[in-house]
Amino acid sequence: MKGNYSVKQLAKLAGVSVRTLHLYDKIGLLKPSVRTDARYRRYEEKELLRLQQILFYKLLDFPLKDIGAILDNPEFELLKALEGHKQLLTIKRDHFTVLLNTIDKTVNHLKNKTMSNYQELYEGMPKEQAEAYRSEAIAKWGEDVVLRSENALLEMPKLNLEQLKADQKDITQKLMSLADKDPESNEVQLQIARHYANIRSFWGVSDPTDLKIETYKGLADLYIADERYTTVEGKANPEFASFMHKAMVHFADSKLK
Amino acid sequence: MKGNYSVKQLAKLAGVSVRTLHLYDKIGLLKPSVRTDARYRRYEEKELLRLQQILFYKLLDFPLKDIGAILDNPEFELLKALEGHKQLLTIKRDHFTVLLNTIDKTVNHLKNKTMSNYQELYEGMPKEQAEAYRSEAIAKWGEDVVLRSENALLEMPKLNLEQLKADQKDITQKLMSLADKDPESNEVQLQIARHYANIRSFWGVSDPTDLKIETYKGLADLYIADERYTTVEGKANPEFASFMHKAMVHFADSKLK
DNA sequence: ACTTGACTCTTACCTTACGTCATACCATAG
DNA sequence: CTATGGTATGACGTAAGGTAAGAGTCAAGT
Repeated sequence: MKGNYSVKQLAKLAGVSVRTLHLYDKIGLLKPSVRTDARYRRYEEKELLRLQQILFYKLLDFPLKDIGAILDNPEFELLKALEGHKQLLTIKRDHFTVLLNTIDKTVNHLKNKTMSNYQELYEGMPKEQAEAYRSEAIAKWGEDVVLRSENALLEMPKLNLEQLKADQKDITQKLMSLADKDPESNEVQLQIARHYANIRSFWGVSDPTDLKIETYKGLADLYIADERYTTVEGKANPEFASFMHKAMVHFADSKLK
Repeated sequence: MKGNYSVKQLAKLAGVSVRTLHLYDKIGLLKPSVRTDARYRRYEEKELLRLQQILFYKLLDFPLKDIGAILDNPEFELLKALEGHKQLLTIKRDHFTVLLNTIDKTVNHLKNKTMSNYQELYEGMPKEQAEAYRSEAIAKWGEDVVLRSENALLEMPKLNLEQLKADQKDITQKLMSLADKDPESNEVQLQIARHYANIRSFWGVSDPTDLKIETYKGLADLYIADERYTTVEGKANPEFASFMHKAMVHFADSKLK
């Protein structure tokens, strides 16, 4: 006889556990060709082949019972079994596809979780101050404008909003480090361009009614009129306010001409 | 409190079994809000909501343990869990796709299964007779011709071969039912045309070296010379042999002119 | 011959997420 | 008061092995 394998050898050859072979023996799916005097299992070539068949059908997710039936029966059942099993697998696969979509949606929903209240939007700001800020903004730009901006921000994916805030902080810091330079110099104007883009994002991302450059220029006045815009870490900075104003006006003018 | 459901009510509402609720209670996944004096479980609105959450994650194929962990923890773990689970599902789905392809291949392989021996090709015929038949055929047409035909048949998809055999039987029966008609009549010639096509298929399906009409005409002689060709269900039928001969010759001549 | 380590045997309990009894208690309508 | 039906608890079964326990076996080194 060709090949004479112990349980372990056969197991390693076929990539299964010894326990599995024990089980297959017990349920009659794969019996050793002989037993030694000490009841050790001995397998030969044909058992290896059968085991490979078994593993093939196991790959196809057949229950062991069916595998036994298939292997011990002529092929007629097999074709039907395969067709039936194909349908099952198709259903399962489609199910997975649905699940994946569901997960994607869920993840997006979580990531894009829109904030549920204005506190979160004005976070870090005391509540009364946030209210005052809102009122003032409405008085300045009109209620519709403020509401549009707020809604845009509220509908913005949370992660994006965090990114925007981080950008804003970074831009402000860079600009402050350039406060001794010419406001019209290229390096300052570069940061101002980022600032404009950032503000524009805050304004309402994909809205065709873009932030007009004139509006941005008008915003520059606020940097002088309202120290809140140039308050960094608690202390007002009038020189920086003046610097920002000049830089922003120059930027707007260069775009307008 | 809103809603006060018994096990059965809650079960029906959520579409699970009572046993499931018992289980969830025991493993601490979903405990009733209260127990009556008789230890009856009583659920309220928040349990219903939690149960719906549970079912959602169950849809996503999470084990109950994980679901408990997810529901009892803040969302941070959730995103990671979802991402991880998504990968698992993707792998599983791809696995199914591979399996489906494998099954398709297997089915095709089985359908196209080439027969492994000549016994199967000459099945139904006693072994010695099949041998004699082969020898005679080789003597008559040459070994190369017989081997070519045999190989063509052996490589033919098994189901096609069955179809061919069925066709052959059908054609023969129809021709026998027409044996009292004029061999050159249209209805007979129609069946003879089918017969020719069938023989040609036997000859070698997609081979450009087609069965020549002269060869088919030569085959007609066999219907007289060899009663095997017109033996139906054990009894020879010389009249039918003559009929076939005339019909085949006429068919071939009409093609040749 | 003896020990050691690797291998093997059988038996049996554990796993998941319930389904399916079995037994006994509880509630309520007629 | 009883019939009916909901409920509770406990136990067993499922698929395909994993893991462990306790004991026997084999081959090699000493």
